[in-house]
Amino acid sequence: MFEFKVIAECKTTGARAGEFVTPHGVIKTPVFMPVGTLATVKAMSPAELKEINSQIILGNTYHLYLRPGNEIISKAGGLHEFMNWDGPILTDSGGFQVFSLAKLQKITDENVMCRSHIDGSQLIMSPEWSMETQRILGSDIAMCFDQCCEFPATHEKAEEAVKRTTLWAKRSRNFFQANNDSNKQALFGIIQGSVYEDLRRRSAEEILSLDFPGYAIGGLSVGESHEAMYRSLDLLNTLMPVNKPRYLMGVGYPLNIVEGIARGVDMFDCVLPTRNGRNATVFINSGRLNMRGKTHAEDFSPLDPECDCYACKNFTRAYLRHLAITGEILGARLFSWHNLRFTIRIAERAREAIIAGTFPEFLKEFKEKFHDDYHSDPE
RNA sequence: GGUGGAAUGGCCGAGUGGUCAAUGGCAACAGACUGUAAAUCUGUCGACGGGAGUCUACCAUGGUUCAAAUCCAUGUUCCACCA
Repeated sequence: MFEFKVIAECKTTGARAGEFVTPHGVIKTPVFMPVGTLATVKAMSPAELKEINSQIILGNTYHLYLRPGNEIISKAGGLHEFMNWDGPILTDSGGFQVFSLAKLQKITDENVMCRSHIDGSQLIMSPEWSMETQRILGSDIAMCFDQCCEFPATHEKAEEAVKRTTLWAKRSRNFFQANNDSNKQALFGIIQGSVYEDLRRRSAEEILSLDFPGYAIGGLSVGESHEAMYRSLDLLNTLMPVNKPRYLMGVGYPLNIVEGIARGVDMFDCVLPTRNGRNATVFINSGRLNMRGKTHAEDFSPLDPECDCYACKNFTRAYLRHLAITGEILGARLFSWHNLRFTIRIAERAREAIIAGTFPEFLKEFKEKFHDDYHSDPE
């Protein structure tokens, strides 16, 4: 179980195609994993997720701990049963919430004293708490409880997060080994270090020494420039073991995905496709479109003629724009549907190209076609 | 026919002598969104001008006043109640 096999490698970039064996199926990489924080990929049913070839989805430890809570998940027979998803699930540890809900808490090496964002009640998050909750969730892949630091962060702050992440990784692993079933669940380590090369090296060294079945890159896509992100990925590509899956956490912007794949990343997850979908922004091969825009009011062509999704095959831009303007639920659904399919297909196309030996061409073409000035700040 | 009330920017609706080109909300338009406190948030929103500013504006006309969306008169339209 949890064997990772590289089946093809690009000769000129770091891209690789692989297979990762989990209890709920084999994941073909590179892969994009839709985020389903609260036991649902917002606006999408499990059947629809299958239809667009979602191989694996995410759930969130912190959010599911608060609602519905461990007891109900446990009675349901785990997260798979509860939400009726029979494919692989990866659960985030709650580490990201230490970052995104930072105002609500006090962090020490021991734990995170936190207030629920829902009712303000006190709760304590720790590596042990996270492992226990993820055990109950029964995800295929659990993540170490880490500390993601904000950007920009001073070297001192970033170093503190690296130290704490290593400390917590050891505690996560120890608790996991003692209590969780490593045949049913894999625990991935997370490398931090912000945009500092020395800290990335140090974090990688410390986390890799703990020998996890897979490794994640955390602390990126938090506001740093794309160049800074790529520099970190270039470095980590030289440090991370070849025979273990590499997961770039929180990345889903199309160009970041293809550039990430080119730097040896196998797994991605992001809320961008669904969140932007709900807010009527879509990604297509030629770039990014705000579908609320008046320019689409009388455009009776498909959203993306090259896309095979339900929205693109059945509706016009004019109609989709109308749904966006009127705030109809179907609009949120169709845009999410399209964005997820588009993003998943990026990984699929990359994989095909890697296997065919044409990844460099694919990368070049994708970048030439995709026009957007998102995060184009020179640094 | 009588009595009372109301008319404000695309719509709804505050404002009852100067700080009002006029609060809010909606609509419209534009922007943001990267391990989800997000079907959310931000900006613009009379015209012209880069701006200082200028002009046109709170039903109409006339008036009071240094000054009127705000006060007075008349008219018009609408609403309510009584005949």
